[in-house]
Amino acid sequence: MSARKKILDAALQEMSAKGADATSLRMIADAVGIKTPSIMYHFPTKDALRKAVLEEQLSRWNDVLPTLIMATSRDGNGRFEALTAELSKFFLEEPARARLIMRELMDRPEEMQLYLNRYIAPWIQLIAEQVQLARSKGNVSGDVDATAFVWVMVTSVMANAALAESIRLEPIAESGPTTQTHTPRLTQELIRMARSSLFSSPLEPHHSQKGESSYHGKLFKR
Amino acid sequence: MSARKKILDAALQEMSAKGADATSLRMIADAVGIKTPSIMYHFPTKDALRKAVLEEQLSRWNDVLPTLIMATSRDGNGRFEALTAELSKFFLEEPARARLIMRELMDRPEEMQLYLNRYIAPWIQLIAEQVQLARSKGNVSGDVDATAFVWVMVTSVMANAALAESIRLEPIAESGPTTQTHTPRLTQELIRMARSSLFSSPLEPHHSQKGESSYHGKLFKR
DNA sequence: CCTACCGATCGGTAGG
DNA sequence: CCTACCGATCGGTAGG
Repeated sequence: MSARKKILDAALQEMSAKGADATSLRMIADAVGIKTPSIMYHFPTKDALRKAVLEEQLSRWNDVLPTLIMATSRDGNGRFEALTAELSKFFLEEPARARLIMRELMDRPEEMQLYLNRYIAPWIQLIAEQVQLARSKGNVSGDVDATAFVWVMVTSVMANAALAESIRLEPIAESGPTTQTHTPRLTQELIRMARSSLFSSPLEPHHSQKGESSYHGKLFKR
Repeated sequence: MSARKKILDAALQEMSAKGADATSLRMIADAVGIKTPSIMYHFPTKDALRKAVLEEQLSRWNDVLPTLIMATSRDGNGRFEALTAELSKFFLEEPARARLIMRELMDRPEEMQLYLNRYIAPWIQLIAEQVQLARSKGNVSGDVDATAFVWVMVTSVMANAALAESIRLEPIAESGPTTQTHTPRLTQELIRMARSSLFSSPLEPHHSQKGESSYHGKLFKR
């Protein structure tokens, strides 16, 4: 593996664990087994290294994109469930990825706007259009905000992966043989929610009982 | 306002913006209008200040707890929608709160385990029991994992609030008069999802079409 | 609450 | 890729 790649990998781990601004070049150099000036040969500044790490991870969206588009454009009821499942796989296979992106979104919101627009927003819109299409066909509840739905699922799955090490629920003792590589409970529930929250015409009408529905209006009056 | 409180407030803002480890005492001192040694008079170390800020925010859960318990123990269909709405209010009224907790969960997972167990886990379990009760009455879908559901909603609402400044969707041009203080779209959708994802017996059966359901098994085999 | 100061560590450079 | 070194900033202390 090239020295550059080794540095990128170590930087991803360190920066995702403590945040880029709280990670020193020395920590990264130690992890690789070199001295800090050697890092400067491959990357002109610390900030350039941070950006390289970030852009490498963001560009990985392209790996899941085909699967994602294919799954959601296909017909059938499981397709938006598949969206959440694939998304979970993408983040859980490298938890440092989820943490890094979450951190950068909080550390540098303005800079991340640009990256979101370039790497992520376009295909979120594409998938949202699939949801919208299903909605117009009546396969999906009419009060779903398609674009907001996809964004919520992405951020929720990402946050879930980022916090996976901090929030651990014990697996439920279930009947049947032990499944070795089990999907974590939070992820499993998130996938279930994605599916069931899209179903059209739920049993209860939207405005259910007198005056106790619709918190939207009275919520933020303070 | 006491000097101590001024320091705590400034520290919350700075630490939530850049992370505690990337925030210097000088940044906090400047925000308050004092010098760094003056901070050390009120807090013995930087770490003690960080813990004081964190514990102050975590203890605020007690403010919403009564409302939360009351809303979810009440009967009616809007109660779990109310859970999400109240939770959103709690985090959105002070976005720094959501960011700080998200960051600490990533920075110091082991330390946060203790705080979660002390401040949050008990009443999450309490609300989960309400969901479980509604489930056994048939008011809530049978395949809901009650505990996981509440945790997912808490983390999702928190992440949504933490990223509110980075991810902005334009409000949808809707009929009717302009609502001045509108609930953001992502939050609105999150509330809708909480409600609709709990409904029992959705139109489609769980295992819908031949072989394309249940991603749980085949998801993580790689 | 301040000034003055401490050793340690930071990102980065010079020169090889 | 290294050693040697730079000025700046870090958390924290002494003393008032």
